[in-house]
Amino acid sequence: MFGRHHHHFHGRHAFGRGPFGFHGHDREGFGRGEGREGREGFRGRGRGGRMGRFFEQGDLRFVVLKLIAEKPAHGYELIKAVEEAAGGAYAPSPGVIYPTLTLLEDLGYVSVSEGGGRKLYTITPEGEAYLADNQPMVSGLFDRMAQVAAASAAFSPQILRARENLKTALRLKLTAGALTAEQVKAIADALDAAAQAVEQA
DNA sequence: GCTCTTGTTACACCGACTAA
DNA sequence: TTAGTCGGTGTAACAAGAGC
Repeated sequence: MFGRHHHHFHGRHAFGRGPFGFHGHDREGFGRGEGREGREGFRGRGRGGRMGRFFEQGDLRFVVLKLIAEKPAHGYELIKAVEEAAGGAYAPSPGVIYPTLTLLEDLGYVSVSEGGGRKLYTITPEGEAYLADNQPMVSGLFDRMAQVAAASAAFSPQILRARENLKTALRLKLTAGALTAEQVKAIADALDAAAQAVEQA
């Protein structure tokens, strides 16, 4: 029943290791509905770009636990709740959320009730005590997410649209077939020019 | 029957750690 | 210092159930 992720969590239970880097993925293929469209053109698995980690190691469990404490929820709801808390700048993937929930259950911090084919996670007294013990850290995490949410709100729809246009055009060009040396140079020059223009804006 | 939602798993990538 | 290993995190794929 337990997959590799579960094993990982029990393998090295180190807290606070690893880098902290902002991460905001583009949510391609995140939701099931979107995923069916978003996967077009993709072959293979795990090809998504990784730009760093939003949470430090072990931080996500505090966020999840806090959200469950506020309102019992199932996995998908928690993904959306985290995304909302981060202003859409970050949304944990299912491959992160479910092992985390399993870990919290194993630790006795949440209890699970099955109903309608879903698992509803509810915080336990142990979980509440754990949250209380780590209150400063939890507050800090939510403050940080609020900052990220505020920062992401600064991106105008115009910029986001233009960025998506660029990505789409580039992808179509690169997947259309082998490019000539001239085409490669022209594309590279255009990208360099755009980068310079952005820097000077 | 189709679509959407939810849960799970496989696999790839990245960074930290560790031994040589 | 460097290469190998390990663990965490990400996306993609898939299955099952619910609602239409």
